[in-house]
Amino acid sequence: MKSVLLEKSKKHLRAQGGRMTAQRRLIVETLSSLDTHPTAEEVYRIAREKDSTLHLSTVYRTLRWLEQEGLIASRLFDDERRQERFDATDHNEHYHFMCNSCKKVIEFDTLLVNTIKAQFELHSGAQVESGSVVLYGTCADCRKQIFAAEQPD
Amino acid sequence: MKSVLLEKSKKHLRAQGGRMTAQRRLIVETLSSLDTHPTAEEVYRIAREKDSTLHLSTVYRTLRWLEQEGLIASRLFDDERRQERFDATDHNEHYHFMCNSCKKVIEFDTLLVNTIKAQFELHSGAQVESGSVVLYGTCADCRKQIFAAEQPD
DNA sequence: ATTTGTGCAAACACTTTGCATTGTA
DNA sequence: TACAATGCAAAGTGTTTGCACAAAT
Repeated sequence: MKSVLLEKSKKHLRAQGGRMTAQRRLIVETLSSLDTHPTAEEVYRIAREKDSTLHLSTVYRTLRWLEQEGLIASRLFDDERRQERFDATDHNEHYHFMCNSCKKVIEFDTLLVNTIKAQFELHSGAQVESGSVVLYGTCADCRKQIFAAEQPD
Repeated sequence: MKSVLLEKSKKHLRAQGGRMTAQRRLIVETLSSLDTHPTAEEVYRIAREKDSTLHLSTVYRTLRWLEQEGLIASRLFDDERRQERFDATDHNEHYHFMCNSCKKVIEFDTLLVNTIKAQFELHSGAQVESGSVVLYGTCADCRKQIFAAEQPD
């Protein structure tokens, strides 16, 4: 159960005279044990099962630090205006689908975004540095459930 | 200075027994006079020049109503976590570029998003209902300025 | 005359911050 | 031992809501 994120965090901490505390370890391990895109609250709730003295502000501070270090990313989805989700994925640019019904986030990749960027640059004279794509809809699982619920017997 | 949005608003109000108040008219006119994607605060600030008794909560209520009616859309951009921007554009799905330096929002269109959607659907079994694309970078104007600043004389 | 909409102030939800204390290096 | 990090509580920020009053139909 060794985590790439944990190792990277240690390295970054060492490089800047930071300290690897029990809380940071717990938060990082919790985050990398989840393959979802959890909110700070979700990380907090799960981590607290192992250390009930952990405080939400520590979770925020740690997530924010990880973000600044470029080790995780934070994202907002349209239907959750207030609440950020944290993305521990270590591969670089990728895109997201969010299920309107179960709120699951699925990552995907496509080369077409590069084409979109190039087209826009050509058109506008702008220089594009990054891009975000979020698709919304109903995931396969939820479609199945909905279908099952619609069938009489 | 007649506004399509105002006409539509009137129609929707009529259809549901709502009332066209001075405030609603002012907010709608302010919004459609701007070709930017203003925040609620920006709408409020500008509208208040014409009616200093207008209250921010009324602006929110009106914007929210317009959104529910499908007459405007609200969006969040990555670098403005908390604050929504409102988009009075009346053509349907379109995409955005935001300049990292002047925060200007430029709309654009592309057919490639449909391909991305179709690819993802095929792949995942999900059904995609909508999609958002936001590119970030430096707009043509800002690039020019930066270039000029870099030249010696 | 109704009954919707507004101003206002207070509540909300998520996130951040200040400070005394704890714990790592 | 020094000083970074935590717990806690309080503040902050953008947005929403309840209610008494005002105004549109």
